[in-house]
Amino acid sequence: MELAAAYQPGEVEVRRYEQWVDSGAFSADPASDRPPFSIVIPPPNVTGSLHIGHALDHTIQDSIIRRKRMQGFETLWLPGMDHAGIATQNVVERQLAATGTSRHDLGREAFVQKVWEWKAESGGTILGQMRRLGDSVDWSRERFTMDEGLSKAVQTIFKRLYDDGLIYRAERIINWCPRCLTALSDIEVEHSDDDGELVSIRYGDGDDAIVVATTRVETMLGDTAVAVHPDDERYKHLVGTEVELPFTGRRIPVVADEHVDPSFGTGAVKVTPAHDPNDFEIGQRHGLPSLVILDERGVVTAHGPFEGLDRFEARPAIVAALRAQGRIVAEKRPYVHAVGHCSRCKTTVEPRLSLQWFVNTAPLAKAAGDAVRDGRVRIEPVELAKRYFAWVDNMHDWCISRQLWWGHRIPVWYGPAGEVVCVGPDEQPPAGEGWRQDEDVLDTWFSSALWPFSTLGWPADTPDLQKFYPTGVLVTGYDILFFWVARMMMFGLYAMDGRQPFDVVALHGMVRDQYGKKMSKSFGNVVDPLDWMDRFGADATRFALARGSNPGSDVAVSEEWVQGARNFCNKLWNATRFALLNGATVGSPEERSEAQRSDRGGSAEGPLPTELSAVDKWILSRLQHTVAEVDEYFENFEFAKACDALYHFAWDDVCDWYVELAKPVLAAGGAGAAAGRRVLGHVLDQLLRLLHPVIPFVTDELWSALTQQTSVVREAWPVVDRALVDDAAEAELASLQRVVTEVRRFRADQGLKPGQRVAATLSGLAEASIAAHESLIRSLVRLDEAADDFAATATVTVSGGVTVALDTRGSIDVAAERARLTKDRAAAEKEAAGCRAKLGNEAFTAKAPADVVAKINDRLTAAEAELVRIDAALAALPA
RNA sequence: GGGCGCGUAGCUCAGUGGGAGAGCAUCCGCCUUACAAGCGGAGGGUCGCAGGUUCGAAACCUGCCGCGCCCA
Repeated sequence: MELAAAYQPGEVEVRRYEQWVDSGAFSADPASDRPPFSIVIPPPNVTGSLHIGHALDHTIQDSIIRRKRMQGFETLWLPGMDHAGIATQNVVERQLAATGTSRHDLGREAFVQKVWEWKAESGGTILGQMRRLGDSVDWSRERFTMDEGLSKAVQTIFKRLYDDGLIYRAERIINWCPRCLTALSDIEVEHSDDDGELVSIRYGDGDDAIVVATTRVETMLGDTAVAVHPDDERYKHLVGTEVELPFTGRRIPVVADEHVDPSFGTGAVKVTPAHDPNDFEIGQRHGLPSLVILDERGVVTAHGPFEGLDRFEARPAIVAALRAQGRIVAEKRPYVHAVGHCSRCKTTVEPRLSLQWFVNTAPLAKAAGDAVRDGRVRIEPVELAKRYFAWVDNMHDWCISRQLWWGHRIPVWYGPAGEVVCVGPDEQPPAGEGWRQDEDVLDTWFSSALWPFSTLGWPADTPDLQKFYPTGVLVTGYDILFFWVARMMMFGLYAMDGRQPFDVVALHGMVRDQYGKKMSKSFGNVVDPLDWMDRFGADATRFALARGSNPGSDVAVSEEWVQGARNFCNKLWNATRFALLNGATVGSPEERSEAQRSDRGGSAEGPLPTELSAVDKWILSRLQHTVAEVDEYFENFEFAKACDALYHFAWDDVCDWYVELAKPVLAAGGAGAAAGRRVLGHVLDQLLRLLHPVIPFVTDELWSALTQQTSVVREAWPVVDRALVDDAAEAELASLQRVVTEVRRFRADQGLKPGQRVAATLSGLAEASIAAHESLIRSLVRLDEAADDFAATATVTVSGGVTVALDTRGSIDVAAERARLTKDRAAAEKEAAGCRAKLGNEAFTAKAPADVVAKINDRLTAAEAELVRIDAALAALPA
């Protein structure tokens, strides 16, 4: 098969992906007797499209699952999306607003219908983009959190938790977004240090006056107490008295509470139980009333002069009014303090007293922490487990109700006489006059928390669930350890009788730009993976990301990185092209069919020749090291290292050395050439297999061309063959490389043109065990045999005892030669001096381990030999 | 305010007690029959700073400086 001169990804990618899917290569079979290995995809938002973070996350998952598939596991990578309650509702509401209508005009049922229509029409763009990336997911098992089955799972677990007393309804301070008009959970609030103001206000007059400091002046309208620390001598006499609240005429008590910080402001704080979580607790302890003075949009509802003002308008208005009354004691502006924002729309969150549904997380979080503590679930990298524990061990109850229409409606009905009935999935809701269902829907993460088993058919005990639960690994960014991972742990352990949802959590970082900066639209440094795939190919995009991904660390990528990855793909392409042009083979058809019957998992490869050259032995030995190394890196999720090892093996060992060394052998023909063709075929076969999980398209195309087989997708993953590890061959080649490199240095320093042939004699090859390779060396560095008129004008000596005498046919650049030798001498001298210093140190020889001392001794011997060699060469130089 | 992490070549990052590395970028020479998306060669680092532990520290400990993230 002829290959084009350069790799063109576009056509190959489309064709290969279709072929993979059509052949059922990604389909999982629960009836298989292979051991299972499954991954559920972190479900992207139905509104979303593929961004660079997905590309990284998917590349890692695909690399893992493709390797497991090659290792003979029955693999399942299950795709799907979540309904993204707030985000999706926002999108459709914006569409409605553009046409001058609103969800309230439409009504709930019609609005939800609209969302479904939008989902069908333009939702799930990302699924097509996943195909471009090459995701080897089982499309027949695609799920959506709002599907009938998953909705049933949601209702089932809600009912179960409710019946166990782990879900309850209560009036609490929750985070409220006045723009989205819904409650948020704690982790949907982002805190930032913002410029605000700290205002000290005098309540009361005369001896009974007390000054409180606050950043939220406007909530004073809802104050129901002033609190001081019980030990604060400044205020002891006031505890138990009352002060009059400005504007309202209400008299509020001064209470003593341990939680007041005497060092903050004046040591006295206003207490607004309905609009501050700490104040709410103080209110609970002292039996204070809670007055809600802001409506759902953050507009003042308290009767009086400020009614109808937005909270941010009310603040300066109230400050001004207080100032007019002479009640402003101090003002500090700007005063930097932490402010919560809605993670969806960035609106300042309003703590708000309201009636919501909560999950009592204490027992669930305990189990989630224990599963990691006792080793049933491994978090990679292990350092991030600390963060996980910090979260699960201090978890607050989870507010799960959302005042939205798009989502799973809370399955609770209220009766005319105040009855509350939680309805299970197979039960009929109570009918009749006066019964109504709770208006709210559940937090999207509530359904996402069920993902590892709801997608496999739970609550039914399906073959998929039996075969593929628990999943093998969960791959996601460390940023959603709390949002999602901890919650899956809680619900998985609870619903599946203590069986964890996954054995390993492999966390990766965020993708950053070439300077390590966070990508952001406002900064203009966001890269679009689709653009990269268009220009450089999916494989290059994947390789660039994987090659930068160390466990738990952020990945900095630039266009240059992707170019480098593209160049690498092209290098592989051309190496294979060279191999095919030179008759590389994976064995005769007879040998191959024999091999496929063998117990090596159908290797599709015939046996290797028994007679191998040192060069062949060397590359095969290097291959074994690479296989071992790459395997270990994959097991530890060290994709950067796995990619780097493969990159260097492919480029340095195979392309730069093996192929160059093989050229004269292949050209010479005969048995050596036949063996070389076979070894080259084998090495490429193995290399393409090793690279296939990360760069599936180009490797599959090349492997097919090389082997005349359909696809490498389900071919066996390489294993180390200890019999092929050959230290002697490696030493021999290292020696050969030293000679070649030294002569090349000499040539470059002397300004000899690369193509210029030079007559030379080589001596000492036998002592260096490379006598057999003289002609190879000559061909690599373009040295001709010495003719009768040979007259050496320069000598290159190499550590190991090889000497190359060259006739440069003219004057040599003595200065350049001296410069090179002097530099080498300085390096050798530095090495020798360092070794001598250590060995001369009695403390070192007495206390350092014997093997270390011996090693330093060896290094000194070698360095001194170098000095002798270089000094001789320098002395031989013309003056 | 509490916690975690980072600081190594121009950039991005490996290296965690015993020879300072990689990729890209830079410089020099080359279109050499697989590949110019390439080949050969070279330069470049007080391992943030200061102490300490050790025979030995980029690595371990302490402090400081700078940066980042998470939580409140």
